[in-house]
Amino acid sequence: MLAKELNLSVATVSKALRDSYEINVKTKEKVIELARKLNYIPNPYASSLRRKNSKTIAVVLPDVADSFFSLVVNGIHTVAAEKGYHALIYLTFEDFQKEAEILRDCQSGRVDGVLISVSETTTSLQHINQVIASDIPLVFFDRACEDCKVSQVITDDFDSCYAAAELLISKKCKKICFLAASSNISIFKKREEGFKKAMQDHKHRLSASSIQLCEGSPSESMAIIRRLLKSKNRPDAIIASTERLVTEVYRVAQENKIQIPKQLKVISFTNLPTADILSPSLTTITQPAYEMGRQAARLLFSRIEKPANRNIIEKMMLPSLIEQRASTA
Amino acid sequence: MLAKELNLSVATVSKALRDSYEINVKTKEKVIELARKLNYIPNPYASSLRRKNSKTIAVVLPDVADSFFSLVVNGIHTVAAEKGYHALIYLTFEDFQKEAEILRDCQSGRVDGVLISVSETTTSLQHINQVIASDIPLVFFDRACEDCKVSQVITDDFDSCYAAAELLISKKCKKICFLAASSNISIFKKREEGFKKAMQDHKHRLSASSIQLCEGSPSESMAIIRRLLKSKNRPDAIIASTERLVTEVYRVAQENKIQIPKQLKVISFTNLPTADILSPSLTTITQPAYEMGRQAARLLFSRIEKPANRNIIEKMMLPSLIEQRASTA
DNA sequence: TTGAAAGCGCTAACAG
DNA sequence: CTGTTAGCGCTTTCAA
Repeated sequence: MLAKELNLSVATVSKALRDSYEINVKTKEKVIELARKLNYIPNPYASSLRRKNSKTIAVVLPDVADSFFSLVVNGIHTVAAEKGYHALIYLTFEDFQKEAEILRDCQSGRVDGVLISVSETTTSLQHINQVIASDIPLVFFDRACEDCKVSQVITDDFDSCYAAAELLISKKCKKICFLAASSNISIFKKREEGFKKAMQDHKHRLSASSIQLCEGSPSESMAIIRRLLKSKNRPDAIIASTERLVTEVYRVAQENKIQIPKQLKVISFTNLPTADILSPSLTTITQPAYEMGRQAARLLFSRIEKPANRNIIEKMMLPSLIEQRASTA
Repeated sequence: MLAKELNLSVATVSKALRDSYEINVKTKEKVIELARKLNYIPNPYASSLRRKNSKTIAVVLPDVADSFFSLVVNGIHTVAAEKGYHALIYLTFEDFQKEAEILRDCQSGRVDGVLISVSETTTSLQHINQVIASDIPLVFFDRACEDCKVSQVITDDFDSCYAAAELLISKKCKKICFLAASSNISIFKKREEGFKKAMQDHKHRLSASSIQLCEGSPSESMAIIRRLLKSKNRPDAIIASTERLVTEVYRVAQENKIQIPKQLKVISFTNLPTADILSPSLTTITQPAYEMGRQAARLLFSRIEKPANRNIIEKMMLPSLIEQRASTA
């Protein structure tokens, strides 16, 4: 350490810099001043190595070019910054393989904990359970795995979708279609169930085409939506279970001159900042993304900081907000 | 290292794991197998400490909840992953102070290089020059500082804005207004200059209200836009120099029943995925965000990997694309 | 082909 | 209050 020009030991300097109570005030001042003059910045990796913690967390998610996830990231970053932690963002691009590699890397000591929203192609849970087994705190946000014994922050997926369906039913829609995003993510399943339950409770028939699974590439889902909206048995309402589907519904409706909301009412889960200025403005189920990020980070830090908390499994459910706009008028 | 159950030295194991030529093939196999069985994952920080590089880069930007920046991040991540590097995302939230702290931290050995798009409130360049002085490669993307002697990847801001103005002029607009986003970021200045030049070249008068500076909070810019659109001398066309301003133009137009494009034509710099389904669809100047991320990362890695390249200053300019839609019909 | 030893920069434990 | 020593987990000579 260069700050030994003061004829002090590295230990003293180290303590002075971290404002230890056992160092003379005068000495501290001298050290701090010289450190600034020399632009000395401690190496965090050396510190990590010694202290066996990294003061950084991993945030593993499918994609950041998504209004929901990007807001979550903001929330996480905010809490992390307050806590003096770094947040390492890992993008899976919905690829299970990549996700597994990332979680593997998370066990290297690089991070003290991980926040994750799983990819759509994630089938096995082994990579996640391995992290947990390594005693590295892990918390799910939004796309959680039910079968993992860890904490999670999700929204009221069932209820909000139930309410969305009821809203459409109250508008006299007869053929409501639910666009499912993935067959193996629990929150999407819950959304689907909320939809089904509302349909049943209101004695609406569920046909084979009431639920359309739109997995895969944008062009694949586009094709499915196109087929759906051009069929003679076209639905009169759509609930999109995720943002990436709703833009395509709008495009297909536009290209086929299907009028929203007159011929087709639309509701979507989304945090698009432009929902209110779309043509027509879109009725949304808006998740409290930023807050979810904050809460997930909080849960994680409480486990990182207090190992005793690691066994307690908290399932936090935040309410989404339905904002009615022209697409369901 | 636990893999000493094989009666091998740590040195041998280390070499075997990194597939060194000086290790017996048989030994390598044994080591690798046991490593897998024991789920051994090397500690990257120990490695960093010893090798004096971190295999990670910093990405410093204002906000990730922005369609442009989030795409850039995707591009950067993709290249970083190919190169086996980690990308640490730092968010400044347009705060100069925070940006300075972050760049300070970048000199700790935590990262091998930094990619940055400066915040709107960044006035001094000292924090950036300090990074450069520490011989840590730094590359700007989009919001670059002209006065720093380093490489950058930007778009043809002057030209694209010139073209946007010409487009509006060709549509017979008489009172075109440019919404400026920041007074001290060079790309915004260039956009403004492109606008001014087009106006001059076409003999359009530039009045005091031709350029409106919309700095500060969303509500502040909203107020400015509201005042602008309600004035008796209301413009008949607007060029928004950044995405966050255009959504507000749309809202204000809507709340005041100003018809776009009939009474007001609008063009904006933006990468919003919903530009085509807005009401009305928006004419955009779209920057090649993903590609900018890729290129900036490439420039950075070439400097990280070859110190000889560090002195060469490359200014890469990528073309934006003007997509004409209903807002300028 | 393998191993012993040194050391990256820091902090914790313990003496002084 | 300050310093000495040891060692975090790895890689790199250099020697065997």
